[in-house]
Amino acid sequence: MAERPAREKGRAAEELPRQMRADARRNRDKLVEAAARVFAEQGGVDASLEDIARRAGVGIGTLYRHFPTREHLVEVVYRREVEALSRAADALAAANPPDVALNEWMLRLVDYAATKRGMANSLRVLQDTNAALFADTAGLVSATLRRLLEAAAAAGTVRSDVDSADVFRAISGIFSAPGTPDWRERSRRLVSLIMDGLRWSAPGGEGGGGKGPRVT
Amino acid sequence: MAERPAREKGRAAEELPRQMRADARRNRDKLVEAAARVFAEQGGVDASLEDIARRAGVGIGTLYRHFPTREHLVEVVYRREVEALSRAADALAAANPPDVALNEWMLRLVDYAATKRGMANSLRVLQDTNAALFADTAGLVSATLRRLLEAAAAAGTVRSDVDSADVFRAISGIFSAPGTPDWRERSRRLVSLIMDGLRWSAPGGEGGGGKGPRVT
DNA sequence: TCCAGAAACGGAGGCGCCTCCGGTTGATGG
DNA sequence: CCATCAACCGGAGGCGCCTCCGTTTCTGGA
Repeated sequence: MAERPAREKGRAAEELPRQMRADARRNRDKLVEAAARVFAEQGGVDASLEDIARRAGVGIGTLYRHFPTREHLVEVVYRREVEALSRAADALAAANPPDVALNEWMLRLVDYAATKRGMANSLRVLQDTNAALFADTAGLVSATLRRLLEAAAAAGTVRSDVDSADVFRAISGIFSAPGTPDWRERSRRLVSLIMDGLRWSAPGGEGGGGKGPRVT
Repeated sequence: MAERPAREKGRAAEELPRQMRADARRNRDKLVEAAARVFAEQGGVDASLEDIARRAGVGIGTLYRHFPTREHLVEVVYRREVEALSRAADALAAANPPDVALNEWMLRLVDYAATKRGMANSLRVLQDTNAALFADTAGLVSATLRRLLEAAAAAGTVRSDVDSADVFRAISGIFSAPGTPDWRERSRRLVSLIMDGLRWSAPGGEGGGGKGPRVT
């Protein structure tokens, strides 16, 4: 993939529409906000668009003007969610030791997986329609993970002989079967398991600094 | 595939429900009839179930009692259509010379293809749900075609060096892109083209009996 | 500051889906 | 032939989708 053009990193659609009336932008934001909330709450169920409009305090007509189809709305929410996830990594990295930041971030990833359920059907449609969307977001997530992982490895609190793709494969178990009631708890345990594995045999890890056997 | 049990050939679901109240069966039949009509008319569009109930002269509740989902209804109509197609072959064979019967039957197949459009979406769902349905019907259609073809070959009005699978592949062009306005005309031309090909170089074909070159 | 017109709002209304339940009707035993 | 009642009917009603258009609000220029 070649270098991107000058514009900021991702989030192009968010600010391109040059002149948008202030009220229009306000309503649009309210809608996205409400939609994110609703999708997160009602896992799996295709939420009612009228409900989203209602919660946003906006008429249904306004929703349809901004987002002609359900998929348009889902796409924006999805992008936003992924970008928030990426931005959260920076904040976490600034406020915590690198291994703690990594751990916290993976927990956020669990929450994000839950949100995704509310958009499941529409996301499936989008896969056929808009492959680029998924290429973008998947790239962003994996890049973020890599960033955190390398920082922690550099600090010596996490082993350095694994790469981010492996770690991602390991945690991707959280995306499966997110229907069961104890799913969240199980996912958090999975994350902690992985963190232990990452700290093990790291030079200065708190979980058993340097004393683990080198895993082949 | 092993021999079937004693019951008549196909159409099991049609008469199994031992005691069905007469009015219930009447309404069921009316619904299937109306549905077939509506599916045939409104190609591609998922027809309104309320419209079907209306045309059948029954309440919407009655429709839903007999057919809990749209797919249930589509399945019954689809089966009925295919079986009618097979039965028509017998009638045509009894009333016409074998090659004429074959020709007429392929034209019926064109009409049937048109009907199928009205059920397109639901059929797609059924493919994931009920693979057996398609195995049955595909088998029935191909068996019918073989029957007609062999009779015509035996009578010497159609060449005998092609098998039914090839012929089916040839006419299956009619199932593609049935959206264009001249689709029907084009399909009929396709059928006539194939018939000419089949009559060509047949011992006693009327289209040029026996004088064609042997096609490799 | 004010005004005109463009832009956006929002909800009524038409339609379809599906459920639920009071009323009706056909089958059955007497 | 009649009474009984399970089975069946039908459509009202609640909800969601989506469109259309009269009304309101913003914005840039005078």
